[in-house]
Amino acid sequence: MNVFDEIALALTSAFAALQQEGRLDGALTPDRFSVEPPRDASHGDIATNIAMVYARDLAPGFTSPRQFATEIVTRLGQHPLVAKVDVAGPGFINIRLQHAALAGVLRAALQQKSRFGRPPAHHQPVNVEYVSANPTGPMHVGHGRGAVFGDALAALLEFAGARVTREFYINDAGAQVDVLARSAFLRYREARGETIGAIPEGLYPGDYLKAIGAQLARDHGDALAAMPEKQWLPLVRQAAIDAMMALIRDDLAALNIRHDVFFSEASLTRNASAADQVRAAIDALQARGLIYQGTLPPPKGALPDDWEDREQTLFRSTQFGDDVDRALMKSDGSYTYFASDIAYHADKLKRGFSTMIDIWGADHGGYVKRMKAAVAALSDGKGELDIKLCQLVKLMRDGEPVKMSKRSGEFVTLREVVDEVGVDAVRFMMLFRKNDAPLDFDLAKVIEKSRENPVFYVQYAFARTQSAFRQAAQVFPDLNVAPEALAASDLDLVNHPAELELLRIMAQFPRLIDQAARAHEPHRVAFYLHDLASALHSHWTAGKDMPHLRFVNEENRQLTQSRLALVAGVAEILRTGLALLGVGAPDEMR
RNA sequence: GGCCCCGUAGCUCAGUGGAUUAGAGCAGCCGCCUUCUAAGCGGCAGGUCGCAGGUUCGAGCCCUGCCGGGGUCGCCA
Repeated sequence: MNVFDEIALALTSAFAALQQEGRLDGALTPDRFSVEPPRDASHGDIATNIAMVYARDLAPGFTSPRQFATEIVTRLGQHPLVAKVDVAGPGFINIRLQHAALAGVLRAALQQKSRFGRPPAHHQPVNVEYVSANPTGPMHVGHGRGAVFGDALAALLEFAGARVTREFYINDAGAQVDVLARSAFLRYREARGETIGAIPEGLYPGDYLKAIGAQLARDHGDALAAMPEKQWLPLVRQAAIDAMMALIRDDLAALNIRHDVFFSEASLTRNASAADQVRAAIDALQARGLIYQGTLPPPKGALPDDWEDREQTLFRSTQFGDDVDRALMKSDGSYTYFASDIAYHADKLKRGFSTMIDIWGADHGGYVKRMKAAVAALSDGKGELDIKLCQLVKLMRDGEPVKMSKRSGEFVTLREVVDEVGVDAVRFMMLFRKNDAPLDFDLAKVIEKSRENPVFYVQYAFARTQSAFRQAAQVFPDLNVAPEALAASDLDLVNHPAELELLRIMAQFPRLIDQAARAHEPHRVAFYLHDLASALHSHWTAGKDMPHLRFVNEENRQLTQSRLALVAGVAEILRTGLALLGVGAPDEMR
């Protein structure tokens, strides 16, 4: 039950009535107005700007937004959810809901439980691609942010009714996995007793490759050492990639993240049984006249050392808003990463995903335009690709930056952070910031048990709701607190201003879900939960000063049950919201 | 130099279908524990929403330019 949608519906029919009466341009569609909680609570529960938005489209002699608003108000006054309607300011319509409307929200929350807030399912297929790290080492904290963001976004979209596929693109085709293979080979020699000394510049120095070296030594004995590189490289490469992917999956599992599809970049060309999909994608663009042989102007900044003016295979991405056309073939004749990525997205389109979301690190921002251009070209403008960039994570401890050096191979891994502070803290903090804003992650702060730590603050609110039930069980051992019984209790008794405030915030949950899902912004859920938790804490403390406000009233069994209904409703939303973020809702914090 | 992101209270940040008096936390000051977890709550103070124009009846939000910070800049991924 979304009261905002209900009111919007009523406004739409008022709008249509005015059109029928010829007082409003009949060609208009009522899709530009807003129905939202007013900034100032004294303005009521819901405000709309409909009269102001359409004021200029009124029939002659009927032109003032306020006058228009008055017309709508008379029609809205009859609506069963509406208690009071006012015209304010330049033509705002402020609506106060019937108590029964708010009670209805609570009842719906109790009845629908974990489904409360869900819009009607639309079953649109959506592909969310996230993580997509090079399989060359353990995940670091920056990867973790993209991983958590993607996972929460996928859950949010699923909740909002989409059919979501969670996808991981394995970058197992470029030069970097060859470097990985050479690094692993070195560890193999080491494992067989050779002294390898310092890891040469350009190879991965991390200790995590020692295990692979040892495994290779066990599996192949001396055989690899006797081969020329050309022969051992593919063997070692595949073994190393498999081991790295196992490592990465493990890191993800530690964060409760799972993917439906792991898509190998190499499979686009190396899969012997399939045709070369990259070639096919380029051909598809060729058929649209979007491929040509040409030269590009040199880049504006510092010229690369090995720059040479060269004719190459280019995609006309500029026809779709990119700044320059983009190369698809390297000078050695192999495909560029971009070419593979075009084929990959062509594959997603072929699998029926007209809506795609890619989660990338902010350092790939320069790549966005060309990828969108490619999808527009491949789908003839029908495919929709949204690319969310996650900014850097700066690890802190008590306000001091944690030193990290990737070059030496000694960097703080995602796994280390998860092991230190726990899944809930990592996930919540990663989501308690807009994705395109940099994030300071303080290892000390996120495990603090204080209001300064939002993870704790929200979980504590949930724990308090459960505490109220434990308390109630002491006082009224036989009180029926099943959701159905609570939904059937007398909700008119939930009428104190502080209680109504909680109901109003609850009523906003369905709208919040809708907007967060549309905007692809799971952080809104985290902030909403913080607000709801705040209202709960506030009301809870009020019960300390004014015992008659407590949820559990020893002298009034019926009142207690009604108030427990409120508590249960809040708890239900907290639980649902936390679940969307992948964060636990503990019954107690002790 | 081009492109992208960011610039809101002393600090860290919310605020996208433009709108009625711009919000929260921290830090500062003043308060609240014999009773549902004070691991919490209330109050005070604090802002030319980077600057300048523009569109609009109305701009933190849209457009242009500038300033400041970050990212990125044929074949890396």
